[in-house]
Formats: sequence, structure tokens, C-alpha cells
Amino acid sequence: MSLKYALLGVLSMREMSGYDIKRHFDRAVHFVWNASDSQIYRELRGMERDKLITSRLIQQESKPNKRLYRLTDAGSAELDAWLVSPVETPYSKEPFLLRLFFMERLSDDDARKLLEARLREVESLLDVAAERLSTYSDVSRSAQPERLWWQTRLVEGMRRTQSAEGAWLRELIRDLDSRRSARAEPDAGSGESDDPADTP
Amino acid sequence: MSLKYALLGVLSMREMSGYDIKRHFDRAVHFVWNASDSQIYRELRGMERDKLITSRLIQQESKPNKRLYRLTDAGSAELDAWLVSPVETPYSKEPFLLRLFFMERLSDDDARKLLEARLREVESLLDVAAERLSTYSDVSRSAQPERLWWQTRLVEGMRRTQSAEGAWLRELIRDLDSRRSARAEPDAGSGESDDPADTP
DNA sequence: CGAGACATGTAACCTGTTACATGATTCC
DNA sequence: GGAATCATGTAACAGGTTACATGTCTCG
Repeated sequence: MSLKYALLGVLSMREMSGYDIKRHFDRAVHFVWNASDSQIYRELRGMERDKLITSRLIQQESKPNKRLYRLTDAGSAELDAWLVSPVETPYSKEPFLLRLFFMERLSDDDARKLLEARLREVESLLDVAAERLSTYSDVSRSAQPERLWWQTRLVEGMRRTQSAEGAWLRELIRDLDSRRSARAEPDAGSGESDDPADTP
Repeated sequence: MSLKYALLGVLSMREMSGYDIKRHFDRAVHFVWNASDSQIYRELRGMERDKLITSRLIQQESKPNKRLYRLTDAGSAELDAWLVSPVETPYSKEPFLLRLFFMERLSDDDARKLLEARLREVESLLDVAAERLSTYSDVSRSAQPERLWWQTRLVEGMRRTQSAEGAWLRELIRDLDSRRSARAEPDAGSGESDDPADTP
């Protein structure tokens, strides 16, 4: 249901076509939200039907015609109402964490490879965040000062949590290695039993 | 597509009914994955059709009958293949972060309320994680030592990233307050312009 | 007597992904 | 000549949510 609000949000900045929105998503909004172009076009039509946005057709020569959307008053009100509505419980569906949960099935070697791959992903996200922050600070220096305050803070927050994940992954890899050494020792019994980890 | 693997994962631990799985999800797997009961039942039937699991019907008196599922060899192989498959790019759709992106539309007062609500959510998740860790350490002390190694590490990782988010939120609230004071000052022009933050 | 555990499902709907279709212009 | 940009869509499918239906037993 949030794509709707993402669209209201970007349209609150300026009038845009579906294509413009997709580009803006890919560039600026990408790390907090994204959607395929077909989904964007479909949603825009639905929102126009619901009177949250209106559109006007722009005739162009040497380029395909396009349809520019902007917020109606109802759309603007809907966006503001959403912004102050109660926060959702942040319960994530992270495929990587799900894997970790069942990682005991894997050899330490395979597990290590996976952790390293994830670490590389996290580090590349950190690079993207750093890039974004430097773009923001350029903009703020040159033109308006107060603008992009929230965007800057947001990216800074993502940098921090990604950083924490990276540190955790590095420790985990290290501990996995030392466990691997300790594993050359005897093997105590590992019996069958009902899972006591099931307790809430 | 990951629900399938979550189901294969829990069934790899022991034979379970749809109902058992739902309960196990709510308790132990909850913070990495969850699903509604109707989705679980539907998916189980599909997986049985695909020969990843088999089931047997258990007649019960004084309780409804139930259907217990367990992995086939094919299911077990599918799970292992998934566990070592390339990691997905962790690009998140976090409604809260999306809100932050458009927060300039809100008064500082409203924004502050939102940040505080999120902080409370994060803190309650930290409590859940702490609880989970103490359960795990009880189990490890009493019975098998090596068991739950990955689960423990996983929860520890979530604790860390949640912690980082909490720290960031607290700073953000503090800075918002000091910005609020500085706002009692004059107001420089904020004109219309094409968005330079659009640069990739 | 009502609430909650146990147990499984159907139906409708919304959201998201992928593949395909079209076609001019511009840049290398 | 081929790729990228501009521009909008359809169709089919997969994944996920919500509401509803059914019925027994147990515990407070």
C-alpha cells in the first residue's frame, strides 16, 4: 500500500510523468523504495480514478507524447494524513537472515562464503550512501541551506545501521574461523529432543 | 518466493502440521519471517504437489484431525541449494524511511512525535531480542553446547543494528530540538528550481 | 458462559514481477 | 548499424493480506 504514498510524495515536489517518476525513483528514492515501471503506470491510473491526482496530456514532436500528473487537494491531504499516522511495527522479511537461521545445515566453509558475499553487498551499499551524502552536501553548500535536511539524516541513519551490520559480519566470520579450529576436537553426543528453543 | 524455503527450513527440524508451523513462526522465526495461516496452508499443498514434502493424516479424538508434513529428499536438496545460492541485494522497502524522505512537509513538532514513536518500537524490539538471547543461553547451558550457535549470532546481529538505529534516532531528536530553537531566526528565500538532488 | 487453544481451509483482493509490444530520436 | 533515451502500456502470474467458515475441548 506504500507505493501510493511514495507516488504522492514525489508528485508533491513537482508535476511529473510516469517516466519521470521511475527515473527519480531509480536515482534518489531508490534505497528506501522502488517499483517497476508497469507498476507505477498502473498505480497512477488508479490514483487518478480515485481523484488523488489529475493529469494533462503533453503533445510532443520528436518525442512520444506524455502525461503529466500532479496532486489534487485530496491527494495532498492523503499524503499528510499518512505522514502522521501511527508507525508500523518494523518486522522485516530479510531473506538473508532467514538463511542464517538454518545455517547449521551448511559446512562452515559454505557458511563463510555466504557471510563474505553479504559483507561485500553491505560494503557496496555503504559506498552508495557515501556518494549520496556528498551529492547532498554539494547541493546544500551551493544553494539553499535547510533543504535536504531530512534526506541527509536518512542516509546518515542507513549508513550507521549498515555499518553496524558490517562490523557484526566481520566478527562473525572471525569467530567462525576460530570455531573451525576448535572443531578438530572430539564430538560429544547430539541427540534427538523436542525443541526447547520454541519457548516464546 | 522465500516462504517456501522458510517452510522447508522448519520442516527440516522436525515433522510438523500447518498449525505447528504457524506457532513456530510466531515464536521463534517471527523476527526474520512470518506468514498468515492461510498462506502457510496454501503453500504446503503446493509444495506437496511439487513433491518437496509428503504428509500423513493423523486421526485425533477430542481434537481436530491434523496433517503432518515432512521433507522428501528432493525438498531437502532444494533447501540446501537455496542456502548456498547467491545472496540477494538487500534493498529494503521500509515504510518508515519512506516517510522520513518526505518529512519536510511536516511541522517539527509532528516529526518529533513520529521519531519518538519509532524509537519506542525499536526499543521494544531490543527487549524481544534480549529475551530471545536469554532463552538461547539457558538452552545451551543445560543441554547441547553447539546448538543454536547461528540463531544466537543472528539475534545478536539484529540487536546491534537495532541499537545503531536507536542511537541515530536519539541524536536526530536532539538535533531536531536544537534546530527548532535556531528557527526562531529570520527566513532566507526558498525559491522554485529544478531539483539538483536528482543527480545519481 | 465466554475465551482461547487446536486445526484446516476458501474466496476475494491487492501488490509486485516479468515478459512483451511499439516506435521515434540521438549518440557513438 | 546498434544501443540508449524517451514514453506508455497489456497480460499473465506469483506472492501476500484479510475476511469468513467450521467445530470441539478445556479452563477460568
